[in-house]
Amino acid sequence: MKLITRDTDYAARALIFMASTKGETVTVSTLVSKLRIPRPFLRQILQALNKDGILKSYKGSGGGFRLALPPEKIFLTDLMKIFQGALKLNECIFKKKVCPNKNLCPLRSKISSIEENVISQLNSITIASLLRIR
Amino acid sequence: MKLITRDTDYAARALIFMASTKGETVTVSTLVSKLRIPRPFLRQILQALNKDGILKSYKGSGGGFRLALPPEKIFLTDLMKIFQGALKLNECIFKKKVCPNKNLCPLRSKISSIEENVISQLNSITIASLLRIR
DNA sequence: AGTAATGATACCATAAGAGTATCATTTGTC
DNA sequence: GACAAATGATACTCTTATGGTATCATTACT
Repeated sequence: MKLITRDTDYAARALIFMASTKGETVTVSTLVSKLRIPRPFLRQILQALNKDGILKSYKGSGGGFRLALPPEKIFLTDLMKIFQGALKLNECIFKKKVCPNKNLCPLRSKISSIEENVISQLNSITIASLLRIR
Repeated sequence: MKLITRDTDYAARALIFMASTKGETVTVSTLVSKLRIPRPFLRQILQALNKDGILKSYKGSGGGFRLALPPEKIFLTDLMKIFQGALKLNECIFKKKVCPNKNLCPLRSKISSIEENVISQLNSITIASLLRIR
């Protein structure tokens, strides 16, 4: 029952760190030593964030990564979308066929309401908000 | 991001059905034909519910399964515990070692609060409550 | 030219999820 | 007692997702 996966988690930590250094360019090496995240995995993650426009990357000597957005505009749900896809707690189990147990599925409505709740709570989390708590 | 797994789901459906027939003994065959759940999988599930005291089983010809508890006393979270283990949305990623990023983990407190919320909503769901909606 | 960085990709290992298959045991019925 | 109808126990399989590793290509500063 994993709400956030490792890559989302690592992404969040990296972004929190980068937000805390106020816009400086940071290399993977720095992040690895500060955050103790496996280097090749972290690289993949940062590249994905770059592709998605959350980070800007600079190649070559002296290069690295930098936030492309202010921390208030980076939502945890953005990261979750990138690494985990759209947030759905449970899809109906019979997708294609119309669920043959529809009238036995009051579960669905309950789950949906929980889901909405979780989403609305998640939507209040930004990198900036995580930084403040720190 | 699965809140409930297939076995929990199937278990709930089976129990809802059994609750609706008011205490009659029901065979796997009946459940299979009514609920369209793969037979061997359903058998495993019912056996687990039996072991856990949620169902009573009767072997031999004329046997089957029957609720061991009133539907108001069977909680969705009971099923989740059986099939999915204790409800935790996210464990801290570094379990043994004390998390070396503790001060970078404001995420945890947010997640915990979401988790509590989900649990309290789930705790209100019983087989009886699901039956009523139907 | 050399070196320090990221970009793109392909690969791999483990575990969990979702079942399947089979043999053993119990119990009612003829 | 034999047979059939049920569950009990258990071992196996298939697929996908997770959490990585490894490598070669490219860019850019000095």
